[in-house]
Amino acid sequence: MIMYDTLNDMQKKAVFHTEGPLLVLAGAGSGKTRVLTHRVAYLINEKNINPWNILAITFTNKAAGEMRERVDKLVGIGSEMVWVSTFHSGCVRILRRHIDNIGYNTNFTIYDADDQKTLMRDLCKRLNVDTKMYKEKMLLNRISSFKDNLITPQEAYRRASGEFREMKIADVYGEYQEALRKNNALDFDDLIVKTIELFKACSDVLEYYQERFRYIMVDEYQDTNIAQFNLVKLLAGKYNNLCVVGDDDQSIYKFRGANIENILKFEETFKDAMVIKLEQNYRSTGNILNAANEVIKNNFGRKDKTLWTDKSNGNKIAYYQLEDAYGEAEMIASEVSDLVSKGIYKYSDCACLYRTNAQSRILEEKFMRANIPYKIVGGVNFYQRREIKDILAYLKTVDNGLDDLAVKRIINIPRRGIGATTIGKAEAYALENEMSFYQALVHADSIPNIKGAAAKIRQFVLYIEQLRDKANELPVKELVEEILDSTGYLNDLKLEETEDAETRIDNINEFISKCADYDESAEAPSLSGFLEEVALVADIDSLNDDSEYVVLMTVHSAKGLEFPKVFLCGMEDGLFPSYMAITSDSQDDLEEERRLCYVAITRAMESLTISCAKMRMVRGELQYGKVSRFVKEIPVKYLDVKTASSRYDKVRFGSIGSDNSDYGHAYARVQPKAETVKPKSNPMDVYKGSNVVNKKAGGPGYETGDTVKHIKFGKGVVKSIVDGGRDYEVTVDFEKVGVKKMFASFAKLKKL
DNA sequence: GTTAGAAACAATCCT
DNA sequence: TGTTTCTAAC
Repeated sequence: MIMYDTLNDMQKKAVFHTEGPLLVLAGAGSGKTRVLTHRVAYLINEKNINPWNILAITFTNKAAGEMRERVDKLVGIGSEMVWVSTFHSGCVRILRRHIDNIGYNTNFTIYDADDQKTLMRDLCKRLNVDTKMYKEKMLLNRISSFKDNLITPQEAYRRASGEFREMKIADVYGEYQEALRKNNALDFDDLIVKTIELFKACSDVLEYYQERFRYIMVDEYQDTNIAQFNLVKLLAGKYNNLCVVGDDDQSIYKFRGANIENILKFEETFKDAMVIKLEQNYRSTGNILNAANEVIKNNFGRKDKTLWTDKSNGNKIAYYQLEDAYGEAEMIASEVSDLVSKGIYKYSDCACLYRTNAQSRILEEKFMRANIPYKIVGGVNFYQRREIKDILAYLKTVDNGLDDLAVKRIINIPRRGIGATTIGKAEAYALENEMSFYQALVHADSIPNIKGAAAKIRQFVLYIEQLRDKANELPVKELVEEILDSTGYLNDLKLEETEDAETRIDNINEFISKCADYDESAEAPSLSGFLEEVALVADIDSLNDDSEYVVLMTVHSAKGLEFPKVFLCGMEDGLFPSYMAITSDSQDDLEEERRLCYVAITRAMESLTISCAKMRMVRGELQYGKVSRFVKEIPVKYLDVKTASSRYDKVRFGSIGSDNSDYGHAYARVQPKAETVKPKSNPMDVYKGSNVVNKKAGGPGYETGDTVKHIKFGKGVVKSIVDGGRDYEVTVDFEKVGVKKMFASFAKLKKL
């Protein structure tokens, strides 16, 4: 029993309560992972529960891996029998065994966002859906949210209740599902939905897993959607030993279907549920925690709780307002350098958090210049790069001939002289004869009007068949090398001799070593197994603790992590909280942003720096943001308002701020208004390299007082035009949106 | 059938 | 601003 003494009373209570439903409301940094792992250990060591009967579910592979590691340490022998996995990978594992019961083949492919989009595009073309009216992305979003809420195409159609647009969307949904089934493919949401469908269709399969998973634990429960909730409910249906751990204040995934009611109404759904609150925070110093509490208490409808700590107050939260995003990035880079050179922190102690991925670019630029090792999490996933997707498409074609998308992707890569026309004919033939695209290729000779292309197709089919033979004998790594070699893919890249090709080659080499890793570490390596692993990795999974770099990522990605030093940047209204949330008519959206801010602040253990910029380029338009309302919710007593030294605050754009009198609170105004500042003589500071903007000679084509039209903002009157050196800076008073400043060459204003 | 360059478009966040 | 899609010329 000794090892449980390190737990506090509430934690112990949660660990020892093993029978029946249990809700653990675990505030940020309150040791919930410790509770979960100790609970597993307690079940095994003290209650003699067979590890085989325990299931622990998380959301990311990284979290699952960490849990596994910690359980292994606590329990020792037998712990490997505990089933620890994410929702998605757990479902895949189940579906690979039983999905043939509901009309799929067990070697199904998993489609990522790109694949979905391609499929949808083809579908819309085939069905003559006007993609101006019904955008592919919109359709996919709607379908995804139907699935999150377990709404079938039939049900969606019923709910449309005669409304034309809704009926059309439901139609497309149905067709999309049919197309997936034909391709023997599942999208991400299907992994959950189809598992539920399987359980409902086959009671014996459900019973098997109910019997197996006598004790179920779910981490980050506030992130579950209705589908996941139902899945858990089904699994726990027999023994009812369900322990969920979560924090309603950290619910930040509404956009992907998370249903906060799952946690708020847990006690209603599961009668006689025990509820335990963990309110002692072990992570952050006092000032940081207090600031977080002050922010989150502005939300309504929370479960009542207040985090406390017995740590000292620590340092105040540093707060900077900079001129622009470049200044902000310079400030952060230079602070990091200082901290590291003084030996206060290591690079890996520091994280830089932001609201949107787009913000990473400037940070990256400044970090690179300052020679700071960094890693950006998120953005373009490794597995979404073109060259990697090409190789994967080959592997998928070899593995599952029914995956039309994969076949179409590579049929002409490298060039085999099989173009769009031929592909179209083969497609039509496949459709007519109800066969897969690949099967149509096999019957190339019967396809009408393709003339010479038939021979080329025959060659391609032959090549794929050869690869299939090899796939049975070769490990994945060698198969990949064979493909790269025999297609000449790698060679073609080498001949290019461009920088772009270099990075692609690097990526391919990295991919090859990932294949080798898989071949070595997997229990029973197979091509299907490899493709599955690849489909389910998230970017965050690749973070490892002992590498020496600063991590740059979105606040969403940072959930569940902690860092001694955190920089939280871009704290401006319109960015954080996002423009979407501010303009939304639902108060909920703003509350979700506030929870996100709470998550951000509570990532910091010892030191937090918050920053914002007065102006920022957003998609080529200069925007002026006020200090985030969330920053204003933090009482000044917790803040250390820094006056940015001039090195971060070069004035770059001529006279700025003349009519923007309100930049936020008084203490936020760290710089005198720059009305009188002359345009900087060296604008190359900002517009360097190829980013040179061409200013029109003689003037922008309109004058002060003219009425002009902007594509988005509509009509307005020109208030002033300032020659900013490289470009004209135009101030316009728009009828609808008020005064905006913009650069003439980006704004494309039309004189009326 | 392929390619480069122009035009159009884009509004978080992610397993 | 960066990225994707369209168009025209090879």
